[in-house]
Amino acid sequence: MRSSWADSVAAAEGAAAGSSVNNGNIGSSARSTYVPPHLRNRPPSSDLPAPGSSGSTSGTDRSGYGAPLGGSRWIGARNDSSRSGYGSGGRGGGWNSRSGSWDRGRDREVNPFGDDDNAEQTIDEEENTGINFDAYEDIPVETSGDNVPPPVNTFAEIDLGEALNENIRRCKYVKPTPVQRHSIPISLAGRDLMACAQTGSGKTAAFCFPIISGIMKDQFVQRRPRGRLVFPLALILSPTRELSIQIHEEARKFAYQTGVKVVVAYGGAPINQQLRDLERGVDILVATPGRLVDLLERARVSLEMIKYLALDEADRMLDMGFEPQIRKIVEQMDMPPPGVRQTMLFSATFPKEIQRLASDFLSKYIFLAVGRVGSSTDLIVQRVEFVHESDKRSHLMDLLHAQKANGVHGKQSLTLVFVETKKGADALEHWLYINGFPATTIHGDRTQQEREHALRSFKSGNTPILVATDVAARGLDIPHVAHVVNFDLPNDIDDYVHRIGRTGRAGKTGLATAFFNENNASLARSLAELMQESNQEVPAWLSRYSARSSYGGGKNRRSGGGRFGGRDFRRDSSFNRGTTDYYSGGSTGYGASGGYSGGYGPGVTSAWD
DNA sequence: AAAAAAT
Repeated sequence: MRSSWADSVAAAEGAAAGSSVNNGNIGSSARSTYVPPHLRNRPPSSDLPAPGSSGSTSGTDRSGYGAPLGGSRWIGARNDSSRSGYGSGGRGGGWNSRSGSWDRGRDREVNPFGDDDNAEQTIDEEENTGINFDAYEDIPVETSGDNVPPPVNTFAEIDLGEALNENIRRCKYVKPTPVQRHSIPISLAGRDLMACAQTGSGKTAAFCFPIISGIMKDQFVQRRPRGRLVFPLALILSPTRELSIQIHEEARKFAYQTGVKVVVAYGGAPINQQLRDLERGVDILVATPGRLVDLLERARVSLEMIKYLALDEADRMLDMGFEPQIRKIVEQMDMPPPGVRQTMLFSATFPKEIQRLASDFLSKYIFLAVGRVGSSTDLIVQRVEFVHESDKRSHLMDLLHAQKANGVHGKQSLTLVFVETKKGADALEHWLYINGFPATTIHGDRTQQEREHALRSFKSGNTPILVATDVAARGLDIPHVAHVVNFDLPNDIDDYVHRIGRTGRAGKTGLATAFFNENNASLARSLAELMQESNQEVPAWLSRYSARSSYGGGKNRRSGGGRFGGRDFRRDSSFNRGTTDYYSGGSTGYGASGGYSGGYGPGVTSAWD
């Protein structure tokens, strides 16, 4: 259902009871002023530039029933002085029709870049040089599925729209990362996607760009709220609150001045502000599962109009702890089914069993794997040291002292210490603190306020040591983490991959040290393999350990023997024997149809095997 | 066994 401009105005008037109708729907001159009905469907008058092409009367085009724009498919962002001179100039004007007038009472959009007008140059100049692309040359890529759209080499090749291009420029993204080069064309083509790409390689943008551009381009008219029930067009789920916050912050930058509204909802924080944010209008909802379920049950959010579903850290979202909640959200509420909506799953790791679960959510999807085994491999120097349980603290102390002595030039370098338990985190933090190391901690027993404060304090270098449980293992992008210490190793090699991925991001180098002892025997083999694949020096004692502890591949063995970070489970006979022809199409690089034909079955090496 | 995620 599409709502007309008039409907929107009426709704706003009703709800806002005579208050002003805010916003650029009417052109900037009308912002925050009441517009009499007889003037409402007029094209904006004086202060908007002439539309880029003839005949486009963006004022009336907006008015409803999704009439295509006369001139450009792109509804330009609000004309704004800060956009001067970039690209082909602001054509169009005004907002696209999704941002209906029930979006009332919001002041001018806050600039998420914090660089009002032309202060850009001075911000973070030397440290925000963006991604080190040389680090990503010659990265192995595997795609499979029907008719995979070819990758692109530049953002310019992709029709993302002017406003988004401007934001990409402001983010100082010069060219797409490998995962972006491949996944964005796939998503823009409307295809479902399961993507496996290294930590720190730009996955957030990879799913945000197509969503934002799609919402702008396709002119979905957002459904007007029914009472206080709102209808987002895109849903992005993530496994931790802090990750949702981070995705929201990034997405807001990408969506700046596009008219696409991004709202975040997560637990542990007062729900009222989140409800107010939702009432102001939402196109993209970023959420953690629990709070979203709450919102759905309160009938404050409907998934009926969802066009895009993205799961970040998708394998985590579908593991034992989360799967029921995710199924509820995706399958048992009012979300459109696969094939109607577009679904994108992203993670650095993707175990085959989880791929099988995930395939329930997808329709004729493309599998994409970029890079090796999750980690940024060569960029992270991995060390493993044999440390008895009782020696861990003093050993950590030695590391920290050495680091201090080495003297870090420039920005304070940060150390992230992973432990197994929440209590252990508190205990270690306290111990570090009384020993003169400024540390803080983040884990699930702390209040949300404490968690966010800890993260800020760490990021700012105020507390350069952060002791964390796995709540911080995935997705968090913390610049200047020079060292990740696995004080307690995780039980699962994939968790190790995510943890060490907190360093060595965006093409920068990092160090990861693990304390290994007899309690970690079950991890020995997969750890040794992972390190070998990443060209790391594997200590002889670890190799001996792994030889000893291996009887045929336990739970931690990567199926297929590890190596390359992801393989499409549809190509693995043990996962689809005799059943559905999951993998029926052609594939890039693998030619023939039908399973893993062409000699690329398990055990056969290819360039990146 | 642990961690995370709603109140």
